[in-house]
Formats: sequence, structure tokens, C-alpha cells
Amino acid sequence: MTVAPATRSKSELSYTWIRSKIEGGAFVPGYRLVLGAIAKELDVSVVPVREAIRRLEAEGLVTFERNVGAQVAMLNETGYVTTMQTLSILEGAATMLSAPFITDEDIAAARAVNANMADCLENFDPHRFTELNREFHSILFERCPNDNLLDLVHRGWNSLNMLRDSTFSFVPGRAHQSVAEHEGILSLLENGADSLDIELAARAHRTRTLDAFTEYQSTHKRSPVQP
Amino acid sequence: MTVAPATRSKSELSYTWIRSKIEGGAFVPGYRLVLGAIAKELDVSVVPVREAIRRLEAEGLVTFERNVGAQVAMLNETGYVTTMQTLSILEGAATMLSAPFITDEDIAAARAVNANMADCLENFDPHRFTELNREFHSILFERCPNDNLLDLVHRGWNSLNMLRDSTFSFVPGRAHQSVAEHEGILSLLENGADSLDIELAARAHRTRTLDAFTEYQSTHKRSPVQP
DNA sequence: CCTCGTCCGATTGTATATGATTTGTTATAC
DNA sequence: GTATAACAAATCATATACAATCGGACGAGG
Repeated sequence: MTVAPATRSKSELSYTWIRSKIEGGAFVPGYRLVLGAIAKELDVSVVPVREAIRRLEAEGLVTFERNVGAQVAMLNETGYVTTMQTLSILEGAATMLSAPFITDEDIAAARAVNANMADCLENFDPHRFTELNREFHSILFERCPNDNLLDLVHRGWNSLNMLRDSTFSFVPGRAHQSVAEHEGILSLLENGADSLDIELAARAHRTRTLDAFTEYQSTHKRSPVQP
Repeated sequence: MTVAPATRSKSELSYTWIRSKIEGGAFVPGYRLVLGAIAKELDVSVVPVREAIRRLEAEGLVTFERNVGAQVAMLNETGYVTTMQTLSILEGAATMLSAPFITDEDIAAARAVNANMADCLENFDPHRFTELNREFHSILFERCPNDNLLDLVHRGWNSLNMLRDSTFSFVPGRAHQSVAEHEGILSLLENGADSLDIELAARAHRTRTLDAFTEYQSTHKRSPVQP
């Protein structure tokens, strides 16, 4: 019988460490990732760190230029727009595909999360709001039988993760709308609506966030994405 | 003035070399990629090769297991189904998004390609048929303003590339249908149809290929994907 | 004949060392 | 003051060497 290696490979260690730093917000977009420094920090050589960074590059979390170095990927405005647009498509499809498997319990759970989101609006807790939003959609997605698609959705979320709380903080009023739209999606699912309707509703939910952003952009003439 | 490095990095070289071998069909799915052997072949050390393989792994072209090694990724049946399903969604959206930018010349070019595809059916040239099919859809996609989405489509194609000519050879009759459906999509584009109609037509085009496969599977009780 | 344990060859995993490239700095000329 | 050239420091890129690990061959025991 083959057993898993007792110790995780240092490459793996480096990968998860850097990734968690990025996702946790300790390494902000644009932050320079110096191979030697990270290697020293983790007490490993540069080779595994290099490998980890290459993997993160392939996933789109960092950019890497030869003889210059790596840095945490930044989303510029067009990157934000395209990612949001892609996500609207992926999420719409994922929701549609998982619809047949959604249980009453799932819907109740999602509704509870949505209620908490409403509370966050009262208490002005944008960070938690974002977390709950992810949780809400996760409930709707997790039954999706297409792992491939689900993986793409998660990647998109990770890219956007760099713009923590952007919805909440940069587009006033959008969060309230968002909570209302969630309820709309839930009732469609509850009533066994046509799958195309569900897909388009889920898609429109994100599209409207994007539209709100675009409109806000045009009226305020500055880029909240790239400060 | 800064100039690009005179020589491509050996990591990059290894990456493109392995990749081309896979895409060219020299390295078939399941083929074992031994670091040392490839390094020797390319006259580089194992470090860049290793890095290249990690990148390919992140892209899904190869699988890599610790202390065991890498091999060209294989699509099992569920992998094939999910990839096809995901592609149907991505391609549908990509076609829909590029529709407004498609010119008359594009449509003429696509139609010419489709005519050549029909010829391939006469001459029974499955390899060329597959190539042309890719070219046909590329014409429809290339105007898509969302590079992110386009990239996902290309990745999907690459995954399926491992099942070269599968449509043609494994599901008799499907190819003829496919050519007819292409014309249907073209006429929708030509007549400026509703964008949702275009999207759903493009999506259905691939879905039907998948359905044909599934049906063929169930009647023949064997797996053409994993011989 | 089958099962389990041990050894050996093959292969991957990592550290270290050295070379190559870029970037920043300083000095000098105009 | 500006521009340019030469130098220095930081960092990446790769080769080599060795350690860790795995898979299968082989033989002992049941």
C-alpha cells in the first residue's frame, strides 16, 4: 500500500504559503515577491519557491517577468470588466446546472445567509458582507455536477478577491440591490422555474454589479480598481 | 534602451517544446514525461524542465504526482463530458459577444472553411476536418472583446485536442450534421439575430456533439475515450 | 501458490553555487 | 541642469550534486 509522503513537499508548502498570504490580503496586488526573501522566510531554497510562483502565475494570481521578478497580479479596469463578464457567464451556467439538485434545506440555508447579509448592511460590515456573499453563491453552486465549470468559477472569484469589498464600498446602494436580487434567484429555484430563466437571472445578478461599477466609474472619473 | 533577452529562457524552451509535442500528438495521453530524459534531449538541466511541467500541470495538460512523475493528461469519460459541457457554455458566450463585431468578410471566410469541411467528408479526411472545424470557430470567436473568456475557450480546446478526430471517427454521421449546423449559425449572424438566439445556437451546436457521443456510448457499451 | 518484507534501481526533490540580466547610482561631459 | 556612460548591487536563471522517495524484483515464510 502506498502512503502519502510524511512531509509535504517544500514546493507545495511554498505554494500554499504564498497563496494564503495573497488571499488573506497580506500580499496586496502589486506587492513584489522576491524569491530569495520568501525562501529565507520559509527556510527553504529558492528552487521550490520559484516553482510555486510559476504555478501561481499559471493560475493568474501573480505575474512574472524574466530577470525582473514576480508580483501579485493587479486587475486593471479592463481586467476587472472582463473577469466580471466571464464570471457572469460561468455563474449563470453553474447555477442553472445545479438547480435540479438544490434541496429545500439548501434554499433555507441560502436565505439565512442572505438575511445575515442584510444585517451587515445595517451594521456596515463590508468585509463580512463579502464573505457571506461568497457563501451564498457557494450554496447555489456546490451541487453543480460539472467540477470543471465549478473550478473556473472559483478561479474567477480568486481573481476578484484582490478587490476585496469593492462592490460594497465603491458602488453605494448596490449591496442593497444585491440582497434583493438574491431573493429573486431563490424564489426562481424554489418554484422550479425554467432552467434558462434561472441561468439568465443568475447571470444578470452579476452583470448588474458590473453595470453599477461602470456607471459609477463614468460619473466619478477615477479608478477605484487601481488606486 | 532595454532589449529583450537574446536567448529565450530554457524554462520557456522546455515549456513550448513539451507542449508542442503534446499538441502535435507525439506525446499521447498517458505518455510518461521523465524529467531527466527531457532535460537530456533538450540539453538543459532538470530544473527548467521541472518548471515547465509544473506550468503544464497548472494548465491541465499534464498530471504530476510527487515522486512518481508526470504524464500527459488523460480525459476519462466524465472529464470529456464536463469539458464538452463547459465548452458549450464558453463557446456560446464567446460567439454571442463577438457577434456585433463580425464582418461580412468574416462570414464569407467561415463559409469557405465550412465548404472545405464538407469536402473533407467526401474525401474522408478526419484530421483536416478537425483542423478546419477549429478554424471555423476561431473565425467566429476571434472578435470577442473578452480575452479572458477567449483564453478559457482555448484551454478547453487544448484539453479536447487529446481526443483528436474523436467527433469524426466515433460518432458516424455527426460530422455531416455539424456542417449543417455551422450554416445555421452563420445565417443567424448574417441576419443580425438576437444575441441570446446566437448564443443558444452556438451552445447547442456543441451540446449536440456531446449528446451524439453519449448516445453512441450507450448503444455500443464501450469507451472510445479511454481505449 | 500466495503474502509479506526487504533491497535496489530509477526518478523525483532540494540545496548550493555560479553565471546572466536588470536596475539604480554615481561621475563626468556638455 | 541634463544626458550619457560606467560601475555596483540586487535579483533572477541554471547547472550540478546529493538526499529522499517510490515501484518493482526477489526471496523467505506460510
